[in-house]
Amino acid sequence: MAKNLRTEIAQTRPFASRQQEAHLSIMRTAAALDHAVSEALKPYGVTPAQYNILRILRGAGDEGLCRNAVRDRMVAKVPDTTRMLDRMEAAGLVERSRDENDRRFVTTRISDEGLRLTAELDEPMEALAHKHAGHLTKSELTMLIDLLARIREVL
Amino acid sequence: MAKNLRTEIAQTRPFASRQQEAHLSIMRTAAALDHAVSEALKPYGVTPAQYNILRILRGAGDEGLCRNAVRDRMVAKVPDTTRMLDRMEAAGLVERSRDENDRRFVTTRISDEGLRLTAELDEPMEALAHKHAGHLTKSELTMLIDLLARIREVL
DNA sequence: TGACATTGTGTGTTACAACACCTATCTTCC
DNA sequence: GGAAGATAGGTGTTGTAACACACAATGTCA
Repeated sequence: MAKNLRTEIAQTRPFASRQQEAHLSIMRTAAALDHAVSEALKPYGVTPAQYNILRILRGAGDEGLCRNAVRDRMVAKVPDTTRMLDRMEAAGLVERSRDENDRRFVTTRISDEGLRLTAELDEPMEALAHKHAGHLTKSELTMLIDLLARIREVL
Repeated sequence: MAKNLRTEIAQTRPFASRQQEAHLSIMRTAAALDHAVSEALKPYGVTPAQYNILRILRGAGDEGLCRNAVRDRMVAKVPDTTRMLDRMEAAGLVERSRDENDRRFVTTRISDEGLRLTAELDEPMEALAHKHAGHLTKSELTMLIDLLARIREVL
């Protein structure tokens, strides 16, 4: 049975509203998931944000994406994507080249090493998702996804 | 109608599984909520983590809590709670005193100024939660809260 | 064409977070 | 009563994030 969040976080004060309880519920679950992913990625030397970028760039393919396009696609928008990509370039995970048509753009592409690492991570990450949500039925997952999408609609 | 997360984050690659879609859904919603809260708190000079601590300490009352108890109750556990409390003490939001019975403990309590600020924030924060989740029915909120709790169970 | 806004990117500075390590106090058990 | 371990807290260092600002390339319009 689902634990009561109020006892779980040992807060004596009751929630002001069910909306706030939902809000906290989301934040708390996300923090726990992020921690789990962070731990799983640690042996591979990448952070959740870097893994996010790798998947974005893999999805973009050979054409790559410019810095702001990467930033806009990230789960958690970091305002300092430049230096984040700097570090990933230094780690050999991505490659950058200035667009010859419009020299303002710097296109970032995933490198072979980045592709290899991302592929290596596919299975453990899928296993993790299964571990965390595998005990929910298909319709429960659909409902969860839909409810969260409806919250994002007004954000 | 709920937007499709795949198009929303402009990722061409489909989700490997519904579990991963749920996972990303949670992370993305939490990031957006955190951003909204962060913006709402900015005029008051506190971060979401500091607000979290203020509510924890208000809930604890006059007895206060020791550092590790505060950390364990936080939504996102920061390993550096000491310096976070240092800053809040410097800002006059909390007070600290060493326990006379067991001198290892340093009890932290919310200050009058902290109480005042937290009370001032109650209304806007409740309004924010309503804005984000107010369009969901009571049973939808309950379902969302329960589903998230079931995910946290295995974390 | 030349001033000016727009768009994309990078940098400098300050504050914060993460990690490992260290100190102080208390408990236990011989 | 004294060593060993457990518990609570703090510090030093390194890396990272946030914020404002500056720079470079392009587009716009008098």
